[in-house]
Amino acid sequence: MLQLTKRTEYGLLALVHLADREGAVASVREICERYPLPKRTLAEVLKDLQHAGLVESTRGSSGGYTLARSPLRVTLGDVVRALEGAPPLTTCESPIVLKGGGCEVQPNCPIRSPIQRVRERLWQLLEHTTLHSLVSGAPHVSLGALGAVESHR
Amino acid sequence: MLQLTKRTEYGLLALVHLADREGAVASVREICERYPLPKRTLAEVLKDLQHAGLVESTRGSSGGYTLARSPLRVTLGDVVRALEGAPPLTTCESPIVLKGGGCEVQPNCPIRSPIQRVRERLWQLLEHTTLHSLVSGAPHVSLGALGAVESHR
DNA sequence: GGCAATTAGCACCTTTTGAGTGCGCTTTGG
DNA sequence: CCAAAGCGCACTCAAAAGGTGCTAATTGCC
Ligand code: SF4
Ligand code: SF4
Repeated sequence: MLQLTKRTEYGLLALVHLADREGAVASVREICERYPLPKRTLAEVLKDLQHAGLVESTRGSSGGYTLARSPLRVTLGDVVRALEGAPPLTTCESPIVLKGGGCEVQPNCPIRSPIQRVRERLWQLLEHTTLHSLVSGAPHVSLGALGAVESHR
Repeated sequence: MLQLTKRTEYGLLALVHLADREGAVASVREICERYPLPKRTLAEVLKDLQHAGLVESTRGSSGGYTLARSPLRVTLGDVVRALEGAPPLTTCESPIVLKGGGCEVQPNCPIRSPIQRVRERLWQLLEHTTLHSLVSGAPHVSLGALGAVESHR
């Protein structure tokens, strides 16, 4: 399905919150006070984001999370990659489905390569949506990028 | 998850097959002989495509399906819409989740509107990928899309 | 007319995936 | 020492997707 998971949504909300209080640590509890999210699940998400290097954590009594990079250098793509893995789009490129030896159609699949291209475009779209463009709602997606790709053909 | 369903994949394969034999009817059996797909499921998919007006069906002994429109006028977006419904991206815009009264964060959700924009871009990406661009693998995605809109449609 | 092939419709079961929670451990400031 | 916070793992529960059974309805062909 073409839909972000709730985990990704939670992660984005958390990141936005962190972006607001620049530098200051924010605990899971604090975020949950602002947005009514399931505390534990959000904690899992933050942990994954920490693993991916998007946030830094401080443990202990007055601990919490802070952004690891500037909101300008955190993209939707980063978040999705951290929380869902790279979007496969097609089932064949999914790292999981390689169990059964992959898709049987693959040898003569007419749609594989074209869909691959669509996938790349989608990926670019995500990669060029910065966290900053989310907080400062205005300047939306920053898509000079996608235009550029088109022109060099 | 950011992934097309298998149903969509099956649908695309079927449509490509139909595009090859221009005008000639192709039965489910015939398609399954070319690609090793579960016959019954593919039948369901074709039926849905028929409902959406993407293909026309002829019943009876030598029946089957034909394309309802030129491959130039069938887009990936059409197929996805027919087989998965419009991509919600966010859980709030999903037609289903409106059961529980919607998202509780919504009143002061900082990411809703920005993600909405991303969703629109994604939708455009799908809408401007024609079936023709899939069969004649070459001219990839026809992405004047995101800037200048293509002539067809 | 009868038969075989094919689509139509609906309901059901199975598998997979995602969401959420239990529980104990570790760290750290007061 | 203690309370508050993050860490790690594994587990349950619910929803979605994938797939199948069965029974019509239609139509070409013998
Ligand atoms: S090879 Fe083709 S049919 Fe098989 S999973 Fe990839 S895109 Fe789909
Ligand atoms: S309102 Fe915001 S948090 Fe709630 S579902 Fe929509 S995007 Fe997600």
